[in-house]
Amino acid sequence: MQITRQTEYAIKILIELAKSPFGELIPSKLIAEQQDIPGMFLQKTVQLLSRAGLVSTQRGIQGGVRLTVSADKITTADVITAIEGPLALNLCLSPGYSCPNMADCQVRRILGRAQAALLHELQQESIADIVEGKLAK
Amino acid sequence: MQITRQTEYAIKILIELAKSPFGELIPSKLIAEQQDIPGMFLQKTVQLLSRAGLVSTQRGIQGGVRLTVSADKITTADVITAIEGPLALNLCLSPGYSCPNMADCQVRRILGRAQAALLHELQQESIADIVEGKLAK
DNA sequence: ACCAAGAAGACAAACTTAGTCTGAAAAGGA
DNA sequence: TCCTTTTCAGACTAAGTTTGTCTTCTTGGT
Ligand code: SF4
Ligand code: SF4
Repeated sequence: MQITRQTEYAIKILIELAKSPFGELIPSKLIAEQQDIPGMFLQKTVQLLSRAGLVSTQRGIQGGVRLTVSADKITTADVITAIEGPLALNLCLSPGYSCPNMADCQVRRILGRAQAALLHELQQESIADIVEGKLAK
Repeated sequence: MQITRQTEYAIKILIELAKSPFGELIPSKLIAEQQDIPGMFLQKTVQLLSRAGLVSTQRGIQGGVRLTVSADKITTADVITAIEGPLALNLCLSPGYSCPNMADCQVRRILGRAQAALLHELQQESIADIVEGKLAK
């Protein structure tokens, strides 16, 4: 019932990118230092974010990572989905899984409600909000 | 980001118990058959519920498991806590963990909010509600 | 050509989960 | 008392997941 270390890294990466002007290229090595993330692992994480379309990368000298979506459009839910796949509180709540009881299972329904509540909150929270510290409602 | 198989078993166990009159002893073997849970594993799960005070057990012939708390007082949150320990969406949100950044970490705060939302929903949902099918709000 | 990045994937160590096995202990009945 | 049924406890194992590392390749700029 936890997000993975990698997901937290991903959030931090996006935060770090959001601190610079939109679209600026930041070398991953620099992010690694700033946020204290193992270098190679960070790169893998960046790739996942890249495949999810949240960032794009540039190779070669002066290369790096940059946001492709403005920070206020990226929600915590998006990040979790990009790294861990669709949010699912139970097997049967993840797409493509099938359980014989699925149709009328009360357990599934109740977990589905909890998941919806969680998802709703996660979708409220953008990276920009985190950077700007808009937390106390 | 999922509940464990064991936690789902635990919910099912409590549902099964809640179907009978309050306080009735049900042998674990019967629960195992009804809910299709591996016998030995079910027993370990019952023990966790027992230690959490949600059920009590009786050994020997005619022994079994019984609720000690009425089903409408047991929430999904209680069950998860009993099996997995306190709900924590991230390391630093679980009691006893300390991270140097904890004091002013924005990531932590935002995850804390999400966790609170989830917890709130889970605390609304009782075992009795599940059994009686009070799901559509 | 050369160098500074990222891309890709194989690999591995550590941890977690799910489940089994074995033996002990309790409760009740013959 | 002895036997059966049931839970209790813990060691054990197999499989899967997480969190990395290592190596090699590709790309882009100078
Ligand atoms: S039994 Fe219900 S909760 Fe469990 S996996 Fe099947 S549908 Fe989901
Ligand atoms: S850095 Fe922030 S979110 Fe991550 S563990 Fe520390 S306090 Fe928690």
